[in-house]
Amino acid sequence: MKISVKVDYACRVMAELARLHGSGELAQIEHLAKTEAVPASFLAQILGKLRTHGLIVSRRGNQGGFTLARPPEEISLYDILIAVEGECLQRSGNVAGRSGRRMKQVWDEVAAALVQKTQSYTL
Amino acid sequence: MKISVKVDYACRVMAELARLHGSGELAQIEHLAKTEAVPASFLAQILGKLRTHGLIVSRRGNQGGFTLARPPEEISLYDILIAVEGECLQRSGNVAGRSGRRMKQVWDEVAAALVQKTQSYTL
DNA sequence: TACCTTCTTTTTATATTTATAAAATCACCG
DNA sequence: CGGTGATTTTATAAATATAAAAAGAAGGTA
Repeated sequence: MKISVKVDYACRVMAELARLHGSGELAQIEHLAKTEAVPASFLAQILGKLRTHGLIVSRRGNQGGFTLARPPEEISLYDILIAVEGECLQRSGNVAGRSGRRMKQVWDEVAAALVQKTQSYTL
Repeated sequence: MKISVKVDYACRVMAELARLHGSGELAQIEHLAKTEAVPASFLAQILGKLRTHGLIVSRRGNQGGFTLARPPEEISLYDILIAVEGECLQRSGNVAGRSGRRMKQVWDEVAAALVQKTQSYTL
């Protein structure tokens, strides 16, 4: 039950993209890596996820780069979490044992609370 | 950001101990492992943590075993989480980059919400 | 005391995930 | 075309999670 640095990186980079949003300029990996202190090669993979999930758009070639796909207010912490990790709070799915079923129920409720909280934060 | 099976195991076993609580009987590892479908050897380690954190008490020798250290209503999901994982929602502590500091702040708030939620569940 | 039961601690092993790096490839623009 | 920068793929080191087993300590019993 911990926050991976990958997610943290993703959020930081998205925050930087939000800051740049509106200027019309595209941000390049190199720039993002530097201003948010993220390894560039790792960042390439993270940006890939954000892109395939429709949070950012990219353009290749000269003067290429990344920018948000929608206004910052429409992108939540939850969206980033889902894009990078697939789920907000994932459990093993194991419901064996006498209390297995009940515990799954509890975890689902905790997860729901977390979803709500993360959705309330926007870029 | 996921729930380890270790924590899930711990909760299930604690639930079983809560069920047995009041009868005055001690539960043995073998019994707990079977009724909650947890590997016995792994369980030994988990019970060790729960014990050193004062959530359960044990007795060795013939007719030995484990029982809750306090009434079930006084043991929360949060207590179990702390005993087994050390923290509820841990982040890397890395606050580098332009948005690092702000993100830490956000994570702290999310963590606080999670603490509150997990404390509301009791055995 | 000898012995058996059950917890306790430590060690070891393996599998999976995480974090990172590098290289090859592909697409766009001038 | 040629160069720039995104995209994909592959590799790998390190950390973590999970599991098993063995040696050790404590308590009860005959």
